[in-house]
Amino acid sequence: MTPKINQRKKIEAKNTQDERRGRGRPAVFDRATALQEAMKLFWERGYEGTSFNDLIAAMGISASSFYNSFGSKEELYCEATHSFLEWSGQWFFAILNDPSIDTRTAFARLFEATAEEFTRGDHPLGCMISLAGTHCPPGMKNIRDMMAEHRAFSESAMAARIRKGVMDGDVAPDVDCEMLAAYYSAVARGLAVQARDGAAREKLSEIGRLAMRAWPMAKSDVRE
Amino acid sequence: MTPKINQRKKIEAKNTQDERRGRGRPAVFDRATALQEAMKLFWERGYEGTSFNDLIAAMGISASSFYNSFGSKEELYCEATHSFLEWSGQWFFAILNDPSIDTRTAFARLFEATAEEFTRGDHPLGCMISLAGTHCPPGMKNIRDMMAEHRAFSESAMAARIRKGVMDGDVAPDVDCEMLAAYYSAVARGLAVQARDGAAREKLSEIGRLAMRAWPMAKSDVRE
DNA sequence: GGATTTTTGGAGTGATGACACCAAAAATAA
DNA sequence: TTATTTTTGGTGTCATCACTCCAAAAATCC
Repeated sequence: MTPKINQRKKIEAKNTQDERRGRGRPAVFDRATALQEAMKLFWERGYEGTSFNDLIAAMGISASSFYNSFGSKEELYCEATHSFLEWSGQWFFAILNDPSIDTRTAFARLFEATAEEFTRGDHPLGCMISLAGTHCPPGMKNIRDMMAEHRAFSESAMAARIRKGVMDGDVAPDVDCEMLAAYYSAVARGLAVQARDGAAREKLSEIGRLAMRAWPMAKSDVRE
Repeated sequence: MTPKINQRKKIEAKNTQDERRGRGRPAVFDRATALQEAMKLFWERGYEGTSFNDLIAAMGISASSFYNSFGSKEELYCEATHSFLEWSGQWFFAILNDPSIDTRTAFARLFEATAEEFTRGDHPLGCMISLAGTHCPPGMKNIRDMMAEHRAFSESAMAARIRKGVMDGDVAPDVDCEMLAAYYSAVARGLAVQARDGAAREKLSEIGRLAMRAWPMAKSDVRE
């Protein structure tokens, strides 16, 4: 957990792959692919549940390559997390910020997409962030905090979208945007648990549809 | 993980405390209290995150007492889980089966109680079941399955309550009871994540209130 | 008090975890 | 080719984990 010596050396070695100094043997394995494999393992088993040996086996590299390229298990976990976020953020923000749909539709589509993404066969079920770090010993507080921050980030992105809806006029002005975002965030976490427990895609979709029934009446709906 | 010999001996020793044979030294520590302490630790840190040494320290017993009284870490976890369920099942089923309130009110009160129970100071935040065993290595599949079963159980209890509501006439007859239960189950899991991340009691309450807005129109509401 | 039965402290076990290090191999620039 | 730089396999290390065992202590019943 606590790096001792050679910290400088590791960092240098790690950066080397990006900014090669023109000499020396280049990497034999594909760093991005190895990272993807590590991500899937962490996603499936969590941080604690994934051992060093599991990782290097799945990544197809040796212990020293691991050490040279990724620094430590914890650093790799951070990288894998960011890799996941970059990937899931694509569909998440594409839908959330789609200018061609109103706020309510955006959230409805978000849950449709969530149901699909949480039950795909080409990667573990559910979400890598939603349930991570919720149980952890005192020594792993930094990981717990990191994951809580990621969760808070997506919740605040939802809140921002709802606030935009209020400005655009497609969300009632008296709506508590943060609270509505908290609610939909909670539903999304719940979907992650359901997915983990093997719920079918259609079940997740329907839960999302039910969750949308809590959407506040728009000003126009009230008037008409 | 795999007990080898002396299995018989352990079981006998374990039962001894309940059905004493009239001779020999009785237990020095309070088994129920020790179990409570173990429960809180598991609840806070999860199965993997709680070490043998953490356990015996918190329980105030020696390794051999642990071994004699509880068999193994896994058996203790099962016991702690059942202890939790017995305890949380009290308020859960008291509200769910309260004959003096209709179905919708029962669920609303369930979320009120959930918000309160998930944010109490005298035990860890959230729920011991909701998020447990969602990440685990292959060797812990039995624990994963056990927790998934517990989650499915509470979901089916909710479904049964809604079905009763349909029979009683306070829930619209065309409601998909299992799906509605799945939705509220998901919300409850989401509340557990929010609680873990430090959400205030009032925030959880409000999320529950929002979730109740998805409740299906009763027949009478539609008619009038 | 003595015999019996169980608990307890304390030391030990094999397995696994997460690194850490080094000498040899490999690939590039010159 | 040679010098240089980096990767890699293999081995070692230290801690922790979940148990395991045994002899001594303690509390009961007769």
